[in-house]
Amino acid sequence: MKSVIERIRGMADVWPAERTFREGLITQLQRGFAAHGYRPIDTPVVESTELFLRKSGEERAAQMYAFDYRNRQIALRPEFTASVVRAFVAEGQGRPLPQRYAYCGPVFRYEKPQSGRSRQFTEAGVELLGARGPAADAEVIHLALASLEGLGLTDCTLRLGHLGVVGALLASLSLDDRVRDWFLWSMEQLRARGDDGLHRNLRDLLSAQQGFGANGAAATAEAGVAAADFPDLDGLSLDGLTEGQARSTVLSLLRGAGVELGGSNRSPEEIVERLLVKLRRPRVDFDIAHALAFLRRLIGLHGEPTTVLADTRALLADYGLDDGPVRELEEVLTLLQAYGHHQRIILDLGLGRGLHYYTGVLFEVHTGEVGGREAVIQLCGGGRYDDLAQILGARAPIPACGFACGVERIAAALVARGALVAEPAADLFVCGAGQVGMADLIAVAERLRRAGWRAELDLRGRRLAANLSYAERAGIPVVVIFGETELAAGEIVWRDLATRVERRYPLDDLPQPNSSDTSAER
RNA sequence: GUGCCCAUAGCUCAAUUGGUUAGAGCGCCGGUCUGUGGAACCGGAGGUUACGGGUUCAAUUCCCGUUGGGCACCCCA
Repeated sequence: MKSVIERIRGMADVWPAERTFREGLITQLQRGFAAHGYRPIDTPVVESTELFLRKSGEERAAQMYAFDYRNRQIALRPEFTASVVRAFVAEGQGRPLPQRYAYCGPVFRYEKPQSGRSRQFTEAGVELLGARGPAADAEVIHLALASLEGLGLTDCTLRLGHLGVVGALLASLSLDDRVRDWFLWSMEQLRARGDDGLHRNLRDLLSAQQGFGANGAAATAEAGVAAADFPDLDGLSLDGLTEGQARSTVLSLLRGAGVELGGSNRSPEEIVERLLVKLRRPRVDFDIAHALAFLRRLIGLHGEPTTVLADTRALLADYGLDDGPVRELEEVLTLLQAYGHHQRIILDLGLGRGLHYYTGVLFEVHTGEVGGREAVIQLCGGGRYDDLAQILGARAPIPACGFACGVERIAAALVARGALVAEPAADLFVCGAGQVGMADLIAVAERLRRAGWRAELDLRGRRLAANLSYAERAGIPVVVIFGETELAAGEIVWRDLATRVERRYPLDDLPQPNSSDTSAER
């Protein structure tokens, strides 16, 4: 035997039992989507790499299956949202709003495989284009929760956040729109690693940039900019940097934040120029310190909704900011109650979700208790992305939100809760006995199939005993025997393997699926 | 991207601490049994010991690399 060709790392073969189980699961999800007016859409598995770079986080960009093919930059889709919005921009802009789309299919992310994570997995989800406000957000969140509930996953936890809080602050600081992304990213860093993590990250950036410029005349000057000279982020300043250093510092920060500089109609040089002008204004140091202090408080706001809402309102009041996001969250919570949801809900204003296209309400759904001992798996994620359509070329702003869930993870959660994954088997096994030709057997099998049965035909010409044994082991409940006697009489023998009862039926009057005189009903 | 564990027949595991031709159970296929299945008995197929190097008279066994699998971190569905 030749050496075996191995499966590509992170990819999975899905065997019939699992495959059938998933199919049922997906059908049920799609039925729920359809019940709310979401119609199925398919988009290509491959897209222009740029589609996913325009507004994705650094993390996402790094884990993309992207390659050059005949001078084109191609990527396997890492998600559906950008593709659906691209399709909408291309052909859907004339249609009545809102547009509701549902999708399901494989996506690809180059991550390290482990339990609940492979490099190809199946996302099912919806996008709601052209509707803003809590009612739209609540509909999408409801769909996520109801989908899981309908499948029997009732012990989920909803984690709900809102990027508008940090957005309100940033707007008040009159910083460039593009700096916003860097702060959102900082929020994630702060939340994940605390101040230390953020400082370390900044030092990494600065020292990496030192190595970068080490070949020019500026290298000696840069040697003075040791990482240790930036002990505190609040002291971030461009003072004492040469023009070139300042320029590359800003570039590094932006790139670190995953900001795509090529996606605008301004050149990277122009963008950096504008940023430098703003950063050099005397207020800027103060603004950044201000913003980071705000962020530190913000990421502390997570937990039980009523408490967190009050605390958030207080924070906004302290900074003289509008409490619009809090009112939205309140309304969303009210509407979720109207939908009849009673899942555990945690508000988390520090939620950032890596993807940089979110703009408002955003959420995740996890199994089990968050913070409890049980391993918590994220099943769904989504939120509001009001800017994406225009970033992808829509001629008007299109408010939008959506969510996606991981089919494999849901299946695993169901199995962990005792769901049965049954081996799919045919209803009938058709075999001969004695001297009966294959043509006659085929005729019988085809008659049974036309009657609605899933019938498997004996192709090995085995002994009857061997065939009975095979059907038994394959999980086929009934064996139809067509031998010389039956050929002469124009009937079949219908043998129920479980009860060992045999009945005879004329070929002209075969049993129907779901009729009460057979024991092999579906 | 970082760290840890693992790899012998389809499956579960052996192989006397480096020593003949790598074995067993289960499973699969066939026969005993040319029209009746969960049994028994008999036989058969199936391995470049994941792959590639190295050490050695000799490697499944020791070392390195690669690939694949598992787990945690990071991040996410």
